[in-house]
Amino acid sequence: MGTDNSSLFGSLFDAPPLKRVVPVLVPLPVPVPYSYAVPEGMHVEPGSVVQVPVGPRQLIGVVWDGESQDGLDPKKLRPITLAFDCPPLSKEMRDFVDWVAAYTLSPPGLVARMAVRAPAALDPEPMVEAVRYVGGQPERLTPARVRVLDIVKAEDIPWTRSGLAHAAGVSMSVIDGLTAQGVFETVFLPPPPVVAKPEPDYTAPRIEGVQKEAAAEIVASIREGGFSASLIDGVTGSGKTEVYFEAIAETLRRGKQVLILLPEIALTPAFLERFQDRFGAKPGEWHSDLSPRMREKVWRGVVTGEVRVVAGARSALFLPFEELGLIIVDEEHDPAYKQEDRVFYNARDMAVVRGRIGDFPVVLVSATPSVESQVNGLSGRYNLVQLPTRFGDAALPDLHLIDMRRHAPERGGFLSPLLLRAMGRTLERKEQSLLFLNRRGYAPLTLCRVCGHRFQCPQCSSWLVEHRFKSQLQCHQCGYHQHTPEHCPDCGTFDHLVACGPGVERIAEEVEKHFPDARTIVMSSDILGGVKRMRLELEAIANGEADIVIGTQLVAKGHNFPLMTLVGIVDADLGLANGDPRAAERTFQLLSQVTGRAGRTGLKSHGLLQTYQPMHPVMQAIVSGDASAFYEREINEREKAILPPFGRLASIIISAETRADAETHARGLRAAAPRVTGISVLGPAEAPLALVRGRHRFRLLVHGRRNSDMQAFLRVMLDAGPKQRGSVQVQLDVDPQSFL
DNA sequence: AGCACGCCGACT
DNA sequence: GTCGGCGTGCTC
Repeated sequence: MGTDNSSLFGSLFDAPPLKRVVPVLVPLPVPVPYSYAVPEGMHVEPGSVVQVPVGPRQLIGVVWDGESQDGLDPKKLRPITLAFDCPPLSKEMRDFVDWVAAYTLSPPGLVARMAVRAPAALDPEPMVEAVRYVGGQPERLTPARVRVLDIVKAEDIPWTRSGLAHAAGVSMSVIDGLTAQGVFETVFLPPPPVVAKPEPDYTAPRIEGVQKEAAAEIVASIREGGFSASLIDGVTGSGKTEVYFEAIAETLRRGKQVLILLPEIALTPAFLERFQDRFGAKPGEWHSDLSPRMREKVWRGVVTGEVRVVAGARSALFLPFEELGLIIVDEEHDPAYKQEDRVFYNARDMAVVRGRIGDFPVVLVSATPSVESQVNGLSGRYNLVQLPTRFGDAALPDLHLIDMRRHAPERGGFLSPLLLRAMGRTLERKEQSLLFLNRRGYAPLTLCRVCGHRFQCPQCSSWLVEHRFKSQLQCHQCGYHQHTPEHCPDCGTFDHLVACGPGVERIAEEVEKHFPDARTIVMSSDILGGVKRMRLELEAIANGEADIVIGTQLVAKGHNFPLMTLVGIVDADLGLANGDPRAAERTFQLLSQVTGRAGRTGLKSHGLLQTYQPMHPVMQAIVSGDASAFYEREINEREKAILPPFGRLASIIISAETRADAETHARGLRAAAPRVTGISVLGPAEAPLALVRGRHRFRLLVHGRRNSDMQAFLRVMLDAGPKQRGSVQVQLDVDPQSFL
């Protein structure tokens, strides 16, 4: 008896069961799992989702593999609070989390958290209460009761109370009354599926010729089984979607789940309907403005395997599928695949990794592949599938450059006479024009005509953009804004401000001057009324309720406007000289997308690009429709100096008071990492970034010959000391070849 | 990531 | 005299 006795004999004879200790990844920025005691009677295994105490809080964690940390007193470990009733994360998923954490230098717990982000979904959905007819008659038959009984006799299935009441046209109390009489029994049904199961052969594929061959090629790689990476490179309207739908169909036939990744902006009702037309049901959706309830249902459906296909934005990559068998990355070049906070990753590349680890195919899709993917396609690392022609009646628009040095706009204007004439003809044909200018507001720079004062953001020193509709000067970097002043703050002169350069609002003004009777609409992200209004406007445009649309990026993606037969690019050179090493690539992608908005219904369509650099490779690639020379040049450029081989590049954000400080910092980092081949600094003027507490944020581009050199460099930087760690953020931006 | 602790400026 | 700013440190 007593403690003496048990300590004397306990270890030899009647030892209390050894407290089991397991490692648990907690959602904290710590490098290792924490250790927890498993309470008696609780079952956990690697992958189990649990709730654990951390300090004063209860957090959701995941039981991990390996030994728990040593050097901790097992008796002092706190117990796991509870284990959720949901399937554990698979070994594949755990390996994926570990891989991503190691590759992106992120705390594994923060990566794991992305996989279990629907806390309320961790317990099963409650059963649904229903009634079932057991026979017999109630004591008194009323007309309402007769109607109910007719229905259940005709269809002897369990009915939900509200469903039956609705079908019979009676109130719920009628049903409850019959239940009380013993005519119905109460049964519990599993909750209804969140989405119906898509059927691979719901309708026949609408593909022919080249599309058919391409589909056959990808389907073959799926049948073969195992990992493969393919790149579908197909011009806008070439039937890329139909081709990868066949890959999805084949995966569904083989009983595996499918993930379709899309940039958030491309995840439209139109896309979901297109999927439904082919497969008879919508895919599960996963994006940032999903309701919490829906998020839980989809998450649950994904882990249990009930949801067979998910269409989602980048975060969907971390959903713990029960048996994932295919990932499609549509618009693979889109920068929205990069997450640039907390865990820095590119979902496109991590998708390839997930396929590699899970041993299933990954298909990247784009009309304008990223240079990295293009290299992987050309080198054979990825299976390159090209769709060079448009499908069906969709003709490529006829594209021409307008050399602005020869066809200058009239004084004070920005639209060339050639473009204005084309717009006039389009109006006469009662077709639509789109003018694209990737700049919000009225004018990007305002100055005082008398003293030359330039309006600059007091917080981050970039130019203030005039927004005339709102009478504001806005900083597009940090969000600072002020009412447009009437006096110059420097010399006090009244009404002497002059706007420099165009924004969409100013173009709208010019258009209204030339075409006062046309219905003109400006589409930009600062449209009042939010997403809902935006959707309505886009729909109205598609229905032909506008003649001239003037828009930023926003109109470039996703939406189809059947009557749009003229696309004018106001300043095709914009963005070419902003210091971003990917400027040419981005411009090419954006211009391709915008010009691709036209000509999708067989109407003859045109694209006119205003440029001061008609010989620039981007312009030549766009008008010739042949991008191969452009890609070749971009690849060479990266090989040479700017971004040594294909994105073995780290982009790091640091904050400093002046550019000189940032450059000194960069030199220090360079000295600490001799194997890194170059560090360049992009400051607010070239690649504007937000300002943090009186300090400007700069982006360091660090290039290395080998991925491992980059990793070593970043480790050095992270270990540089707590003073730096606070102000230095790391983003890895590396190409997928090192995955394979 | 949160949350506490701890040390110096402007105020009810 | 305090209230409160955010730098630093800790969580099994």
